[in-house]
Amino acid sequence: MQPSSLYKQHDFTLGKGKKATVQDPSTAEKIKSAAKKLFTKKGYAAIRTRDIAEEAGINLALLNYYFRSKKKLFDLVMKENIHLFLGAMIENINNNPRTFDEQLDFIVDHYIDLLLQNPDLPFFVLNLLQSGKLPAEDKDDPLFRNIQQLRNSFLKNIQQAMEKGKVKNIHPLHVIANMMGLIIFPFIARSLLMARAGHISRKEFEELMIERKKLIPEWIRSIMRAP
Amino acid sequence: MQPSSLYKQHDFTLGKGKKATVQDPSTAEKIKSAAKKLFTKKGYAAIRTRDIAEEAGINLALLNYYFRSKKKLFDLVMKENIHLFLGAMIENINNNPRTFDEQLDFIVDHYIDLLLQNPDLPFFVLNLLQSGKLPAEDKDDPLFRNIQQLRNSFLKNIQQAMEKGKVKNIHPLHVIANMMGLIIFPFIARSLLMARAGHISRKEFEELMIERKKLIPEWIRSIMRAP
DNA sequence: CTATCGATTAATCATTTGATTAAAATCACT
DNA sequence: AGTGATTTTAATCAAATGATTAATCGATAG
Repeated sequence: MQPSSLYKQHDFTLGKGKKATVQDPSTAEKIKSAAKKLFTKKGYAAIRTRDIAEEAGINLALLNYYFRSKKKLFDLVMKENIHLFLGAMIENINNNPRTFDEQLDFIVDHYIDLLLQNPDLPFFVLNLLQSGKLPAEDKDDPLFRNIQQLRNSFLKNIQQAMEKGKVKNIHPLHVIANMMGLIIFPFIARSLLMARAGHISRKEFEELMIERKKLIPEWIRSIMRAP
Repeated sequence: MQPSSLYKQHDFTLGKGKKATVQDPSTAEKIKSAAKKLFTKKGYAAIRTRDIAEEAGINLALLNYYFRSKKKLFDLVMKENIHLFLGAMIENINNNPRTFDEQLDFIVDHYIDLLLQNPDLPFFVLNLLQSGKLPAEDKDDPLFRNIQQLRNSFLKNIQQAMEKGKVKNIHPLHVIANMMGLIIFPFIARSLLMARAGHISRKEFEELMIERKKLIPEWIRSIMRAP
């Protein structure tokens, strides 16, 4: 018999289970993290349920036992990825940095850290963009509300700075695109850059990315600076 | 009976057929361009041979009749994409721009034009990166030799400018990554940028990209300029 | 101890999907 | 029109793949 809840009676998201044998992750947890690893890097179509079962070291049937279907498991994993990816924004809102410069520093710093810790995350975003299925902005999801709020405040800050003549007149899309591109692109093209732009080790690459936490805000400012 | 050549007796790559009924593309051509459209945007695994047949408006069996297998068709299409993507480099070499500034202007200009004309091309690169199967640099392929030559000359130019104190001391990977990111990323994130960074029409987006042909070289120079 | 219930397994099912086949249609050439 | 080659079609095959089932295992309560 199949469990009605996606998580069965497990509640491993909180790890508050009655007996909580923590040393060994629960089966459902193993499946989910295997799925996250594979789906994130290669997308939905390229991964077979058997790949996930093998990666998790479990019997194939358990995948359906705990998560009903490949699609449901995928949706779950992607939802978590979205929250991981946009989560930094919440921190930003909560920290309430007011000026453009503060926002800039904060976003760059947090996203580079996030990408260093989750190197496959960019591919997940690309899979989203590629599939053309951007999640609709859910007015009720506090996460999306925060994103919207941050974006509006960010855009307003740019506009105000331009009106005051502090920065060059530049379309906000350029600023947003440049920020995102400078932050994310090196992680997307990581293998290409490491192999082809001089032979760079993993460690060197990561050091360069850390260096970018300081450089990118300077670059963005210099790009925007009125001549 | 199956044809031994991938193209059978057709030689539609050159369109120099004896009777050249040009008004209607040959069946093989229809299949190939349907495959290119779909594979480029969504990758190998997400596309079924039946999708290609439908898109091309042909019987499924013709795909195998002309191209033997899904994989062979994919490889063919991707090879053409690689040449399309790297082709601008050959022009660059042939034009022999010597200085870093000339190279910079040339590359930015050509790649933005290329991406404006082939909006799905970035996804093909991403699929390559995602699959982890970067094509080995074929020492015999003149294209790869040109790329290598351009890269080396580009890197050398950066080094020399730094030694002369003309530009800030900066790791070449930053320069390469910034260039590529600023050029390519807006096309990758196009749907996201258009929908979310203010509501931008297709026409506006393209005008902004054309504007970037002028701006990106300035940005790169300002980034590299010694303070 | 054993009855019970959730967890796990091996086997199997049903559908999808890449590929093939044999016949029919179309074309080139006389 | 006739003939042979090429192209196209509908039907089908075989393998891959998502999902299910029935049996078994293992822990826990009574």
